[in-house]
Amino acid sequence: MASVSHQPVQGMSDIASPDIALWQMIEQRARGIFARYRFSEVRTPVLEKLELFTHSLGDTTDVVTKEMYMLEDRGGRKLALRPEGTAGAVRYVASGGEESSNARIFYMGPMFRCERPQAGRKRQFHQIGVEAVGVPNPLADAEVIALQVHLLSAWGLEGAEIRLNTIGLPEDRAAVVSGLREAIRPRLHELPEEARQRFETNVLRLLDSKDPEVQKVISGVPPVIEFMSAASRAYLDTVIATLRKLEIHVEVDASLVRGLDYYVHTVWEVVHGGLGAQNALAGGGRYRIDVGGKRIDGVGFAMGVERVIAALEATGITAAQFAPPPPVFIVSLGEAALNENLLLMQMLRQRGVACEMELSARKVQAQMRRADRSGAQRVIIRGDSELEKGIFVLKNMIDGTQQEVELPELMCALEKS
RNA sequence: GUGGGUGUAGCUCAGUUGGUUAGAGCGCCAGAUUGUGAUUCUGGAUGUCGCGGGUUCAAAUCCCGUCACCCACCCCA
Repeated sequence: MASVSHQPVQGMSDIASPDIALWQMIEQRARGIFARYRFSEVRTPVLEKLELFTHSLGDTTDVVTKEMYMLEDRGGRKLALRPEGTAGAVRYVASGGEESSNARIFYMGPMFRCERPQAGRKRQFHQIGVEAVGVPNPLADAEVIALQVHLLSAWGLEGAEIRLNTIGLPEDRAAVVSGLREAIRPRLHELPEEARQRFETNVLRLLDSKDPEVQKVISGVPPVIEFMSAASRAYLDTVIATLRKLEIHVEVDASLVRGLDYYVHTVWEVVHGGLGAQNALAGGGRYRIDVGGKRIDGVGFAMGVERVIAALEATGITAAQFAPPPPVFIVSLGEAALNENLLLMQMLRQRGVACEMELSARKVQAQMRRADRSGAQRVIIRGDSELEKGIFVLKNMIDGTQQEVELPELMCALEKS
């Protein structure tokens, strides 16, 4: 049989020890915070009907047109691997009847986008997200942002900054687009060709362009909020005022735009300096999605776990700090002791002690070396003479001392540590 | 999708204008120490030179293709 490549597919990778310790810390602390804010977990399928995403994210967005993994199943049904979590979560909420009108849910899991990989961008990546469903209420937006800040601090992440803006309601859109076009038109000739096309297709996207030529023109344009209705402006003002009351610092950024069509009112992203070109570690906002004949209003965010990890590592936090506690290692001398120690290990494990041993009668030296490498701070040594006397040698690997103990004493020493 | 860089031992990497048997450090295994690790000394094993094809008397080295990784554009978490 021909050998098969051991490489995973492009842009996807195995996540395992020792890195996994950081993932587990992040997920575990997130669950703790979510419980305090009264959000409950939902695990939606990774595979959804294609139209769920084309309808909710927008069928002209880049995520849908260029980045989605699409496939047909054996019955010819058009499906897609989820590129984000909100659509599936909202579909779940829409299926849930009246009590779901105030659903507060969170999710964590893999998402898929078929883009060219680079720093902070994998084809399978992982998000932790929350959705608070309910009619637009600026206090809800502020609460969700507070939750996000709480998460960042629970993880010990320093140096993150929140940028906030509003994109108004769909009713504001026409005024915003024409207002922006009017403001830019006199300097249209200064823009590169590509940007001039975007002027026609999606002016809003010009606002967050990285092109310095474009930025020069954009810097002279009034903030989008100036073109919005009084109500939309008031909504943003209330969000900002509430955050101030909660002592949450945000940077209001008039150039912030989101790439998905479902956003209304408040949008924000969390950026971090330690990340390279993909410097957003989370994105969020209020949305309005029609699914299954229902209109779902909500506010939520998604955090990119890989990016959170990159930011943590940039600030000096490593997986090693969250490595599992050291085990007890059992060294056996001779076949008889090997078999007895198997029983001992089983008993220790049942009493909650993490332990491991060499499962063959290797030389003591080799077993001690392995014990050292396992990180064990205590080693139990038992051979024929110990078996005869009914005792155990308990060695402290840190100071090298050892003592002979009987079973009750041994259990006592190991269980309390 | 576009562009730049990289792929040699488990890991980090060296490898001359193409030249004979492909190297180092770390790690691993063993011995010194027939019942004691992390230190030291001695010895040992590493390998489809990413994969496939081509040029050549001769390819890790040059050419083409391909796969993957890194970085940026684009986009986004």
